[in-house]
Amino acid sequence: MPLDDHTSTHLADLFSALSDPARLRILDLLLCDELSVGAIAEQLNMSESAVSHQLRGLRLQRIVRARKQGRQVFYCLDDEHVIELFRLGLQHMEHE
Amino acid sequence: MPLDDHTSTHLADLFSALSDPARLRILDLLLCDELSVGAIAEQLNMSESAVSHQLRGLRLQRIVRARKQGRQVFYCLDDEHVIELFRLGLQHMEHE
DNA sequence: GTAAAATATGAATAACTGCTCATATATTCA
DNA sequence: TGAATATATGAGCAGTTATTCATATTTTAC
Repeated sequence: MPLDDHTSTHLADLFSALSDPARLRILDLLLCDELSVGAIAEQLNMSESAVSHQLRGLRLQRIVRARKQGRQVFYCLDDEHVIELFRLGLQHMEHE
Repeated sequence: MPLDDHTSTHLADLFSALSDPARLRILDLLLCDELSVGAIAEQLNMSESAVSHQLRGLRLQRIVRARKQGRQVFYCLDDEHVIELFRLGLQHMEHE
């Protein structure tokens, strides 16, 4: 049977999370470390606002998780699916 | 080292190919069969034009391949990377 | 309490996407 | 050759997305 509407929509949402270079770079950093918004912004040369907006989206999709500590907010990955997809895609990029 | 610009861009392009429900349904059909544009359009209740536009994009990214036979054009998958990603994403969708 | 720092949020904008509609191209058949 | 069929393509448009800029919120330090 063909993919139903619901499934294809949600699957598309999953892949959409990985369909932007800035988001991928953010997720790549978070593969290694839990990091604050400011630290991410600095390492990627993005504005803190842009990073915060992206993290909001990723948070709503439960791809990252936030932990508040003082006035900083530390983010880490929160979705194994996405990590696997990310790694698989990256693998393919690397050997070629 | 962080993801460089080139890699993150191309990786994003790869995932973008899978970030739309209509494209996913097309690719899903092509997992089983080589199909003509018209056959795809019929099975998915899409206009032939819409299907053709999507296939064009997928063709340019070398995700599908076209074979012309008479006045029909048959499409099939042409990228193992994407098939793997598609299957992995689908797996995760299915058990949940 | 006030100021500064870290993050979040909303509005506005520019770029991109995916569709439709009209038209072009290519192929078959009479 | 001319009509019909299958697909492709281009323009235009409605919806989405990712950024910037300005402002709000929260926490710390004084």
